[in-house]
Amino acid sequence: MGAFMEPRIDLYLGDCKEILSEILDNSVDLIFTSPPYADQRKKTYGGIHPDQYVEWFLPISKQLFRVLKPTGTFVLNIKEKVLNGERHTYVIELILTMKKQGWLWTEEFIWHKKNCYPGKWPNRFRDSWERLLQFNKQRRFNMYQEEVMVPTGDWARSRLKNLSETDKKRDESKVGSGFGKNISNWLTREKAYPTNVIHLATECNNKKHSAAFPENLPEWFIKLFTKEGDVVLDPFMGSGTTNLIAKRMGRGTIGIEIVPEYYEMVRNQIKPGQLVLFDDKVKYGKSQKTRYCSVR
Amino acid sequence: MGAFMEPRIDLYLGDCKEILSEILDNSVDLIFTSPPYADQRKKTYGGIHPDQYVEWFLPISKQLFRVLKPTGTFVLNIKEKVLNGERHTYVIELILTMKKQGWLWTEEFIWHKKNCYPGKWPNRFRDSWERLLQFNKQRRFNMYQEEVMVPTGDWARSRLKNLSETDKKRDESKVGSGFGKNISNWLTREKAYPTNVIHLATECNNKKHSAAFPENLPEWFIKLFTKEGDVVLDPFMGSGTTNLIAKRMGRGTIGIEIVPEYYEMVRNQIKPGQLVLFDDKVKYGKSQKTRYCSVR
DNA sequence: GTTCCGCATGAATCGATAG
DNA sequence: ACTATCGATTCATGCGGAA
Repeated sequence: MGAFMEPRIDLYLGDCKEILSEILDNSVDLIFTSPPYADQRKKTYGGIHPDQYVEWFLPISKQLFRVLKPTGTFVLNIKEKVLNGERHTYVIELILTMKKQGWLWTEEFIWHKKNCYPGKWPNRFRDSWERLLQFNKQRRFNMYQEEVMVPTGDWARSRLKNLSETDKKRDESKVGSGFGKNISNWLTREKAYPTNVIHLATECNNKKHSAAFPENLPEWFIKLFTKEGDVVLDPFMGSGTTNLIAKRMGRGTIGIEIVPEYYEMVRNQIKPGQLVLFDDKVKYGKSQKTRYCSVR
Repeated sequence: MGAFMEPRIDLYLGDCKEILSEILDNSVDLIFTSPPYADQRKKTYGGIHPDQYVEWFLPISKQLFRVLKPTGTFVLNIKEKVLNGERHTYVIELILTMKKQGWLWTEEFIWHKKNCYPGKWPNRFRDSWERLLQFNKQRRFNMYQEEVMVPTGDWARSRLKNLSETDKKRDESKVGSGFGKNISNWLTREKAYPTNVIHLATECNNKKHSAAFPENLPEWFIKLFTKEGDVVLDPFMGSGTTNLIAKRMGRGTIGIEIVPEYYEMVRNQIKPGQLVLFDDKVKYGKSQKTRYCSVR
């Protein structure tokens, strides 16, 4: 054992509203999460009615405010659903209410989903975007803009866009066969800062679990708002995309998941050999057991 | 004079809050406008402070509600500015307040500006999108979706050759309760409906006006929400892009502009030969003169 | 080994029908 | 009247097997 320490990996099974209280003040650099949308995922999460969504989320965002470092960032992936022919207002109400909690609403990124859900209706088109709301505790926060710069020139951009993720990986694994090197050449040549619109397709192929977002999405924000060794929290872990990416990128990560099956799945997937399973512990007079996994 | 009548073109010089009261109830099919952004364009509009924006806009939106036909649509192009490192909340507050006026918030389109304003800041990227808020008076409104269809993506080529078993099965559920020939319709389809993300570059032809949008933007919404002979209103006419496009597309149009230079510019540009200049008339006990142009 | 092509499936929404 | 359920509608993408 040297002086170098692997970043922490802490996975919790339970309701994040309660689990979060176990996490220290000012200990997280980035919160990236996609909470269950209103009335969605009823089978697994029970479904929150749009009219009660703000009330439901507020105690959680309060805890998130506490655990986030002053220089940290909270990125919330969310989109309001249609109810009675109208966009519901719970998301914009949430913004207003979170501001009263002390959050600064720094920015709103747009995630443009190129392959959105199909369908046709007489009064609206397909919904192909979601909000990525950026909140902070302070006006000054950590941001590493150079890490997400993109190649300039349409030829490079379209070229990269046409390569599927799989193709990129394949080509990078091939030694000296061109693509890997070429890509890095493009990157070093002329780079531009991105904008607040992110174009990504949803990965609808994972059969085992429906990942809420593609890997590129958390990866982009982890690059932008953290450096190696920083800690990334996802209080609605789900299939663990955020945590797996964070680990791969040398960041520490904390994940909380209420559904045992998802929790177990991520636990098995995330460096199984190094996991240390702590004893179950009963929480503060509540009957719910908290299972807790940690890697150091 | 034959039975055919040219669509009306009515241009007003003055404050739209007052001018609007001259326009009849339920007489407009589409309102498309880009009001002066808060605290922006101070030179031309005097600048409304973000904190007073909602209060300033509300009497106007009330009038707009009155003049809009029940089947009509109001599209509001707007984006909140950054104040003290935060996105200001006047836009989302405006949505909530307009709902109390009776407006339905049907949809939020995203206008992705491909070539957005350059610049670099330590805490944010370039802003490359704006909101296009769709409001209606009723759940049922006129929408001509076929007018804005786009060519299908390349994926269709392979798809056309052979329909997957799953898609056949999905369609058969429909076949069971109705007619099955829709499958063949689907196969020959060459166009698809768009989504609620609109990609347009910000090419501003009218450089004299400070915040003109590209012609494609009003054109798209005029196609979508009106047919020939319908009436399009822009209460913040500016350089008159919306009105010029509406006229070109065979729609009637009403424009209101408070800055005389802009008003004159549009007046000279819009079929100057046919313009009839009415006498100046003093409005309802107010000292402000209203100049009014009309073509029939 | 590379390209091509079949295939499953998405944070959906509306209107009609049923309780 | 008001809510719950169900069928119908539709497009782009990555994966995996085939050529």
